[in-house]
Amino acid sequence: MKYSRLFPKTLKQVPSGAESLNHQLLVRAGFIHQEMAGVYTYLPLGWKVLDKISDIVREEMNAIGGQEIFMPVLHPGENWKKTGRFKSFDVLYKLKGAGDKDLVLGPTHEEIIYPLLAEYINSYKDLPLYLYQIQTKFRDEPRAKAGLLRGREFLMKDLYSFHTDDDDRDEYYKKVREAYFKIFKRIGIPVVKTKASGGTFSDLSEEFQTLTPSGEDTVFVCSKCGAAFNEEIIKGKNCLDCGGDLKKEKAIEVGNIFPLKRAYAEVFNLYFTDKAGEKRIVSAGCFGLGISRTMGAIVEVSHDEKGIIWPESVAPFKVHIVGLDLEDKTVMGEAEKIYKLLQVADPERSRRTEGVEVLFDDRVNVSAGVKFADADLIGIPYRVVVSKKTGDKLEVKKRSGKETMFKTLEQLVDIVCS
RNA sequence: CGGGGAUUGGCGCAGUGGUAGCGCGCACGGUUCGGGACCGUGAGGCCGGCAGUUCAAAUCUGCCAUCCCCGACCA
Repeated sequence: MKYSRLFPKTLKQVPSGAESLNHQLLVRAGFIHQEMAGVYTYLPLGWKVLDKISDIVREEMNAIGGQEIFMPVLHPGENWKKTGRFKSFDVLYKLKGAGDKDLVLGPTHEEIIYPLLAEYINSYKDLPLYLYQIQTKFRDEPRAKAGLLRGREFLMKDLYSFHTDDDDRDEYYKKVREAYFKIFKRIGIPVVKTKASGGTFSDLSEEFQTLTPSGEDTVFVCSKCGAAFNEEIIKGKNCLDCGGDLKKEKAIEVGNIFPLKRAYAEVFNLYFTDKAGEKRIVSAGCFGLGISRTMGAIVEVSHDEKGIIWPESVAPFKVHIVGLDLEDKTVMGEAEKIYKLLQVADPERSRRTEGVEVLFDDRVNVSAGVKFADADLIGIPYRVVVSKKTGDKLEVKKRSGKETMFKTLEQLVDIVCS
């Protein structure tokens, strides 16, 4: 992608109203645009990041047998009345459809997937089954805040698992837990797993929390055994596992996993026939992961005073070519050549590319300082400077590091493709 | 939902009663050219909305809306 064509350009100043760090940096760098409190447009750079996070999540969900589906945003109010959540789910967006019909904008999808499964699950042979989706959720939060960390409309992955019994469900629960650790490791942000109350939804649950002072959750981490707990289940000053001292930390909840109670299966008649021919209730688990919130969390934990530092796995581009002296036709030609050669495949035409994704700052008559500042702000992992000074070796700098390396084009390709 | 702050060109801001100004950005011309360069010229705003006070309102009063922060809430 040529920067001269990229929409939109960076902003020098922080728009008023953007107080949280992720909001400020993402808006200034041109990744998102706020439409109203808690609602954002994802601009080209932001959408690419969201897409990369989604793909990592997808791969790990598929690896544990998940099958991707896509459920509706618009739900029949009827289903929510059946579970009682039409009244009790207090951040529910309700609207009226044709014929004065009650409708709901989905904040979660039990009310869709249970009736769906009830129609198809008959035998123990149909189980277990793992279905997930990556979908926009709507929650009418009394106070949306902190940029992408707490929106009213946000992107979330939700996985629902269905089993013949609780033991099988608990086995799968452990697999999902491991998959979550892999996901956050690949994405490049540290997480701790905390024990949490399950609310009315579940007897217990576990959350994946990114520790950072800007988080809105409070968690307690044991200094002895490393176990972590959410505030609501902590009774005293000591670890529930080993009795060690607890340290209070702020954190962002990026994932949440639950073994579900039977209530929904009962309401929607989700039963199966076992080997003995007996009718039995289905056991289920529910596993959420906030995709857009994770994007905000990455920025909160990975930045410096100049801008964002994207982990390689989710960066919108891998290489940022900063072209200087581009008024000189020779230099421009050289920069173009490097730009094309880096792209083994053509990432501008294919969404899933095998080539190196490159952003080329091809602006003419823009000062070096402006280009460097923009590169710092946008936060792409590798910066390659092409200028009159460029000889056989390219000037390469990692966004996350300080020292400048000098590499041939082949060496650079090796580095960024590894 | 309680408390506080804010709302003025695209963005950031100043403007305490006499029908709007600065910086950035933008356009054009010129000089610059490795860390957000400079000079000149120019375009761009019925000051969040409604109602009121006044000869006169961005400015005073009332109501409303929106955004941000603190808290409550967060299946």
